[in-house]
Amino acid sequence: MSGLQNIDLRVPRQARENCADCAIRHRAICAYCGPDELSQLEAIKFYKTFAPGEEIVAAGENTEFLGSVVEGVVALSKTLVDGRRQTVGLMFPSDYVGRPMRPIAPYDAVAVTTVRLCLFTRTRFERVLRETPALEKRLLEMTLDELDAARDWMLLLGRKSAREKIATFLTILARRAAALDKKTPDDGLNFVLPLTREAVADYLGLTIETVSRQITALRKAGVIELADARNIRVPDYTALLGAAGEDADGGMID
Amino acid sequence: MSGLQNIDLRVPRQARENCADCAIRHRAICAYCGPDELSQLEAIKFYKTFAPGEEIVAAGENTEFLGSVVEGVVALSKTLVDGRRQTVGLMFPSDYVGRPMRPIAPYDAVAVTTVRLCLFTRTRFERVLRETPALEKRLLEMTLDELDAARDWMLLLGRKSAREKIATFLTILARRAAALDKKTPDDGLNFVLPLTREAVADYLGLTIETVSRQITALRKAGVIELADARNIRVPDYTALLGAAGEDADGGMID
DNA sequence: TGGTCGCATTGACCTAGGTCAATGATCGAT
DNA sequence: ATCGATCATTGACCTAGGTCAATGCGACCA
Repeated sequence: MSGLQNIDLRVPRQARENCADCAIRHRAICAYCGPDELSQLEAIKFYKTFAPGEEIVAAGENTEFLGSVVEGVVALSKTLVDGRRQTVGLMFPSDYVGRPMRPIAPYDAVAVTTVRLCLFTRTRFERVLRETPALEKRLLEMTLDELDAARDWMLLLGRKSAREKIATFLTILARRAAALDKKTPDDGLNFVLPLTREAVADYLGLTIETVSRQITALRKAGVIELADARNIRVPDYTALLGAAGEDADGGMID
Repeated sequence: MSGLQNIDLRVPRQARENCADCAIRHRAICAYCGPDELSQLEAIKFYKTFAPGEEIVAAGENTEFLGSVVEGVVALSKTLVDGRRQTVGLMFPSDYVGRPMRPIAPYDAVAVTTVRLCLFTRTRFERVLRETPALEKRLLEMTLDELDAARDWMLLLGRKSAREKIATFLTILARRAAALDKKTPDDGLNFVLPLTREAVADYLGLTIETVSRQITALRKAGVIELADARNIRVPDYTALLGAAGEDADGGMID
């Protein structure tokens, strides 16, 4: 049973914080909306928070809601009948969750950390969507970006070694961290790995054991340093990129 | 150097066949266009044919053109510096090739068979796109479908065995074949594999040898029959679905 | 202060699929 | 008819990463 099934739509007024102050205002689906369009969305939005591990939607389920990640990380995964699982996307703040125009969810969405979503009911959202080209345009753009990311991941899953997979993933997290706290330059980059080893394994198409071993190997090689299992430091970003099997120049911190 | 670099835009008039008669009219990006919108596209479209193996665009290249596959199969692939290659999408008639809103191609596009494309220059297409919600809507819909397909493929690449990969791929081709020539029921399904073993391997994240061995294995198991290396018969579609590791009911021929 | 529960690490072993190499089969060009 | 090319198949071997199992390490609870 999905976490989105029994939402009370009568949201208390104080929950409706101002879109203008929203942290993801300029990166989410609403990025291109002007003030009037924004207030249309504002009128129908509501928030919901999910605990780590909580299911947001289940594959095959009819999804009545869709919206943006405001805070936290959501994993989208597919599962084979015998339980093999593959995570097909990690959604960070400003990414959207839920499939417009198709009510049946093609994959599970699970809160990896504490997650706060800015949601709309499907019908309301699609009504606004039809009248708001700015929204549709941004949605297309974001979907194209997701598609590119998915295809990058296909290369990783199909052709990279376990070590390269881990290094590539850390590369991405490091880049995100660098982008967020602009202060940190590329000489010493710290970040928190928001996932358990199991979630990492599911994302990379590996087993927990291999993830563990390769992280240890990268640590012993001096490419990363671990304060504990979740707190990672990258002393030399270029070295990490090298281990990721990427062109040394590709994916610079801009 | 891409096959799309030196196109003569002064297309002979006789090349402009009628959109109304086009085989992909109701499935391509133009599907939702009315007659007037269609004639706008008609005015700026042109066709180009590519030989098997010919490069359509190269990754990293500035793509001046985008459009739809009218005939044939196009493979989109990514390559690592050391030459490992992963095909990230196979585009069939009515699929579109080229990334709207982003001029740099993120992957190579190669003609797998003889390919005929219905093309637009990027600038002209984007101008029409801005004024044509029907086009934008269809593009969003098709991109969402591509994203779902890409994520399905991530599950295959990350978690399926070589045998399941092959069987899954054949499943898709069989379904396509069944949809095209409606006459064939599901008792004996024939189709042509349009790819070399190498192209199959690139798509499935395997080596040619493994592809070959697993096809032999499926043949010996009676799941498929081969007239020659490229002509395949599926005597029992359900058995193939089983070998693909899919839920027996999922993906029925509708 | 010990107990248990959920994660993470490590070791010993095994196997699916990769690598390397030989052999066919088909086809177009000479 | 013969020569190359290209593509596919098959065999012998090897290895990256999976499997199984033990151990460690906090964190939270009683």
